[in-house]
Amino acid sequence: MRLTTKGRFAVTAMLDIALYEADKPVTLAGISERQSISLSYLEQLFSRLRKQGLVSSVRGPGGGYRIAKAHNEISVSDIITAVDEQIDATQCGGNENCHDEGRCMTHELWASLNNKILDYLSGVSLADMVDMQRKKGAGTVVFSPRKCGSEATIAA
Amino acid sequence: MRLTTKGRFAVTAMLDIALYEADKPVTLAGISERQSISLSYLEQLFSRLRKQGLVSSVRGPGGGYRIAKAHNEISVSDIITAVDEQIDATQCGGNENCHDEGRCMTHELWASLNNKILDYLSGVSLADMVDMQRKKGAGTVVFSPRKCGSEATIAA
DNA sequence: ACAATAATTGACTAAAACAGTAGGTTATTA
DNA sequence: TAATAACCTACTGTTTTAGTCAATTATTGT
Repeated sequence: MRLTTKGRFAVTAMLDIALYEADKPVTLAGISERQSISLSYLEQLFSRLRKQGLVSSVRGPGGGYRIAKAHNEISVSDIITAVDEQIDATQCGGNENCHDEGRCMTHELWASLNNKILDYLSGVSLADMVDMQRKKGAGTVVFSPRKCGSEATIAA
Repeated sequence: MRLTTKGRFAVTAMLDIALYEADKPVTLAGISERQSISLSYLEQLFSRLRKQGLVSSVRGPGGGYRIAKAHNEISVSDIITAVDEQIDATQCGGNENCHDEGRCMTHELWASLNNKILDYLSGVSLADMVDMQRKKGAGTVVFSPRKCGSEATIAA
């Protein structure tokens, strides 16, 4: 799997919908304003999220996006893998040094790390995040995805 | 923290030294050949590794690099943070939405994930990796860092 | 019917990071 | 003194990131 700010944006946007959708669906323009994410960039992200069945869309005035599943059935890893497609395909492709019996030894390290990350992120659901936010938010829902927290890019 | 193929290369190279150093230090040219990593690229990586005190160098003929500490005192996360400098500095810098009381809520998610990753990687030492490799290697030490295993890039 | 709204699509772009090259300088040894 | 090998700086091509821009399609209220 693969996670950058793209994934963070997607998670933040999904959380925004989960918090703000009630009677009406949530517009990308609204998310864009609240979360300071470019509208066009959101459009790209939601194209993927919709194709993966994580959100449903309603066109026209009063339209917008809704979360398509129960909040506890969508994990953070679902969201991330939806927007950050794996180019994972090249499993030791074209490399004669890494075959069945002689697997590169770092292989196991990274594979193992990858599982750890997946385990963690698939254990956190949208419902969990909504709960967390509601509990501490106390009225003021303030979060922004950019330049917040330590940057990291892990390849495993 | 931040981990890409650069980090993988560094870990692989360090492991190569750990496996091959005996009486003489290990040359970058040797690592380059065995692990198919560009010599100049290795030079860049080892400049960092040396400055962080993970390896010591010997110049001139018969020279090369040695691991500067006990193998069980160097963790994978040490190696990775040595070569992949954090641009982490901008902790919510210049963003009025993310302050002390109103920390962005995804913040905690990513911070938490980051800790999970760090925990894991700091728990694996160079000695562990040498052991693993010696046990299964059975004579043929074959590993290569590139195109081996699933690609992933995680930012937390 | 018509204008406003909002999703949907596709192509294009500046900046950064990644991975690597090239060419040189300095210290050490045989 | 010649070979070795670390050390250093600058440059380069490719990919990814994080957008922008412009157009189209569907829906709703008037």
